[in-house]
Amino acid sequence: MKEKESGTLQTLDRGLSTIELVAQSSEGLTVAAIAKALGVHRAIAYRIVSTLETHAMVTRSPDGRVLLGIGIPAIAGQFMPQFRVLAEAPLRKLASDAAATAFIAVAEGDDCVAMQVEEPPGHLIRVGYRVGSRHALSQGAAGLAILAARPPQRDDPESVRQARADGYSLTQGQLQRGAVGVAVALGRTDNRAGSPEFSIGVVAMEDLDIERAIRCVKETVRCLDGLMRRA
Amino acid sequence: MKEKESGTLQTLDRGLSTIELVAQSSEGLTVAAIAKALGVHRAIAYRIVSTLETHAMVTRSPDGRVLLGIGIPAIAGQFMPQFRVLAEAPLRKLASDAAATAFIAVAEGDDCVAMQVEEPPGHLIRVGYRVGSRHALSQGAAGLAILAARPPQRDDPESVRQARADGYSLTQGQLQRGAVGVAVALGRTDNRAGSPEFSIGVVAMEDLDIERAIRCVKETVRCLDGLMRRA
DNA sequence: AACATTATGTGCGATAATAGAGACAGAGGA
DNA sequence: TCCTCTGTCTCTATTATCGCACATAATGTT
Repeated sequence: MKEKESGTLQTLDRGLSTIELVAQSSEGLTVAAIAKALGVHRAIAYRIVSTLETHAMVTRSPDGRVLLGIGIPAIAGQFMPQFRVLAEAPLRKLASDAAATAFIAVAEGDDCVAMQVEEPPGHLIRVGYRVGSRHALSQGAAGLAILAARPPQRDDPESVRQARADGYSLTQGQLQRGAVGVAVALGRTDNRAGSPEFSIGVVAMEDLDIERAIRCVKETVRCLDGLMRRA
Repeated sequence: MKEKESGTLQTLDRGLSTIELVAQSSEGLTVAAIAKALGVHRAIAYRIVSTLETHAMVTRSPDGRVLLGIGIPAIAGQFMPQFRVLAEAPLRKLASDAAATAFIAVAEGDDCVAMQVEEPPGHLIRVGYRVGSRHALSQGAAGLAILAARPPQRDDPESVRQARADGYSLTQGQLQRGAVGVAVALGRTDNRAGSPEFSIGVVAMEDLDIERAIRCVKETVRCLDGLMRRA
């Protein structure tokens, strides 16, 4: 049946599974449905839901269905700052290795926002990329990488198709004259709706060693994916 | 000690507390610190963290500290759609009671975005408010209500101070000529960084019964707060 | 309307999972 | 070197969990 991993707690495991189940349902689940999905007795599901409720991880709609609670976004709001901490070292390494300004960008609506930037040491002239700056997803390597990571659309522009085929996006002068950008999307393929879409990459002047940069960026993606995965 | 609520699961409770602890820490916690905070043996904390890890609720940084994992935002992405479901009925009631277009708006950066709109039944002429439309937080009742709910700032404009003092925001013609808007912020005072900021309100033509609208909006806020709370 | 049927929520013992403690090996740090 | 901290393992008493059964509410059917 279930290969129960050693050293894990059954009750907590079920509780977390419940949160995931509720999250995946679009309109909430009844307690009975949760019990069935978990393969446990209804009474157990009630206790699980009660406990989740006291932590505001779920709420119950007036008709009894279980929905995600306000505690979820409250916790999620802290994810980004912590992700920064985790990403700082690899990003700094990337900047150093590729000798270029390294960044992590995140999709926000139809925009692409620079979330974190590390500049390479020892270069007096460097390409700036301000944290918080936004531009259209369809412009610049960072946004293209994110678009390319999404499932193919009928009306994808050539630049997105290209990036998808290559496994990286490469733009020259799209956001700034004389700047070259390389980026790769970060994150899993199981892109359930709503999970944030990141890309990671570098920008530099035209003297960027592109081959090397691509290698470095991909390496960093592997590294960060590994840090997040560890499942 | 702790008033242990009956019908809740200790193990799950501790696991959720652990998530909250980790979320509140800015740079992650060691397992030992978690154990101490929970008042349990280290071995227990390890088991809890292991279980959370298998669900990607937390990750471990290379130096061993526990950070929020990628599973958190993945789940959080589903919060908004579910919140809509929950809010639909009260919002519809608000539109009907106040005889005006009711909305829920959410802060996104410095913008205010209309998240959900319900129009009153039986009115041929009504003020439209498109879902997804954005404007500055500082403009319009919806945004002002959110700003007023934040801790007071030195440079708050008069409109924000006014709204904070009144307990609601009221604007006339700010976003559209001849339109009147009333809004109240939704949500708790314990506004831990990162939790989304909502406001709820109505817009109508100048013939709006403002007193009545304020009452209806506040009533709806109480209703929704109750739906989310249930802690 | 009265009934049948299904769903929801809550006590109560038997059982099995967890708590808790101690011990141990390895990795750094002082 | 010693000391501290981490991560893992084993073991048993405890107690929290499980599943059953009952009470209640909501629904649908004749």
